[in-house]
Amino acid sequence: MKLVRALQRGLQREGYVVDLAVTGDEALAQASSYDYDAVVLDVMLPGKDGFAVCKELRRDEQWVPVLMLTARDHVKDRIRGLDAGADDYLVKPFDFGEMLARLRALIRRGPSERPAVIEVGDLRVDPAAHVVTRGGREVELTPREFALLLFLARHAGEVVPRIELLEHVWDESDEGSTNVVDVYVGYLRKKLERPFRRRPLIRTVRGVGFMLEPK
Amino acid sequence: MKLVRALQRGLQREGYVVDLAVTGDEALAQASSYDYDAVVLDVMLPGKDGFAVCKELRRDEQWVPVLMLTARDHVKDRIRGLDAGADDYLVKPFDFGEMLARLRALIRRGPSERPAVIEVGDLRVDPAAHVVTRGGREVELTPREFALLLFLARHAGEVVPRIELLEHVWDESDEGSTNVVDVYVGYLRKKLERPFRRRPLIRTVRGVGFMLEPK
DNA sequence: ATCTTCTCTCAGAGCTTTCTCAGACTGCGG
DNA sequence: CCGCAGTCTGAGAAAGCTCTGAGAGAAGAT
Repeated sequence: MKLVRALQRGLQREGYVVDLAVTGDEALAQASSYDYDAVVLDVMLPGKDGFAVCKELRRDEQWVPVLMLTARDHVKDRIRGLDAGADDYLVKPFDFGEMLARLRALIRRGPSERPAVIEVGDLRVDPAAHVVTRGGREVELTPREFALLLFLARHAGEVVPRIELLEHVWDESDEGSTNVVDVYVGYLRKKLERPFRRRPLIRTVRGVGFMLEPK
Repeated sequence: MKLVRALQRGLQREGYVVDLAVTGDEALAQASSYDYDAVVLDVMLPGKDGFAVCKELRRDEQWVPVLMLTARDHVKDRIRGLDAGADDYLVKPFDFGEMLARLRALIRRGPSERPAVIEVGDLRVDPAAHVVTRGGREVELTPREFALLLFLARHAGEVVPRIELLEHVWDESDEGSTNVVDVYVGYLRKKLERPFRRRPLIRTVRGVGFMLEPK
């Protein structure tokens, strides 16, 4: 409650017009009755929690960008959020400047006519069912693999820098001294490319990151 | 009686047209003779209680959204309500604003053409009769098992996170330190899979939750 | 009161997932 | 063509997750 007021003031100072909702149902009612540029959604909400709110928004075909605030830093929460249809994430406590940056990015991207299921070429990623298929054949992924693929799929055709993957899929901000991303891209390739022997799915962009090939 | 008048006045102030019923039978008669947008149903009713009313409505194929008001916040009541076919819940005493929000949500969703009986592949779940069959053979479930199966069946094809099951079937919000869900999924499997030796019915999605296989 | 049924906890076995590390490999600038 | 930074890969340790059987306690039936 204190946080939400602080956020409101901060955002207003930045020139945003901000409406507040205190419960999940309130949020839902407001979000569906007015055309917002973006929604900042705390997962900890009395009544319906943030996940439920987001899910329902998406079910109602509302594609307003959603930035989720979560206290816990668990893969589980992150996946739940992504499944629910959130666009981005922030783990409390966070830096206000960072939030602004992400919000700007989301608003710039605008509401995407995003179907619940993402299709890229013969690849299908279904967040709700948590199922991935290629050419109709189901591929089993671990939670982390799934989160990574989902993120790449949502940015298909864009090069996603390693650091961004670390931040969004792993919640780490220091790039140094880990090559998890590489390892997991390797896993994805092993499961999604080798058995299919097709044109590579994930392209390495040397010095930058990775890109899911569009189409 | 005082409550019901207050509600009527409040709702009217919001622009709703409100009809009142004081007994269960009255409610039933009115609900089936006129096409309401929603029904607010107190479980404590002279004559037929709210559960019975709701059940009968559903048996008559009336899918008007039902918001239940219950004084007690017991798992039992919640399960009974879900069994009876209520769409949402409110525990007394409640905030009028919250009720409005929920009502709005229900009305927005509209009367769901929800069949009283849910069929998923060769599985049939009949909430009204509280009967489960697979391939025509009846399977006996305990109340809790039934509630769990029903919830999964209503979300067939979607992964339902463990925590969501805890919240909706058990009324718990802290995931830590219990594995009831797992145990009960085990029970369901023992009763619904082993004797039938078919393709598994409930899939485990590691790190997330469970999913009832669609079709 | 006794018996049965139901719910839930607990703890251990077995398996999966995650991540690090080290060495092999690769593409690019010189 | 060489060297180097960047990338890939397999092995393996540690942590984590899921399942299961046993059993305690509560609720309900007889």
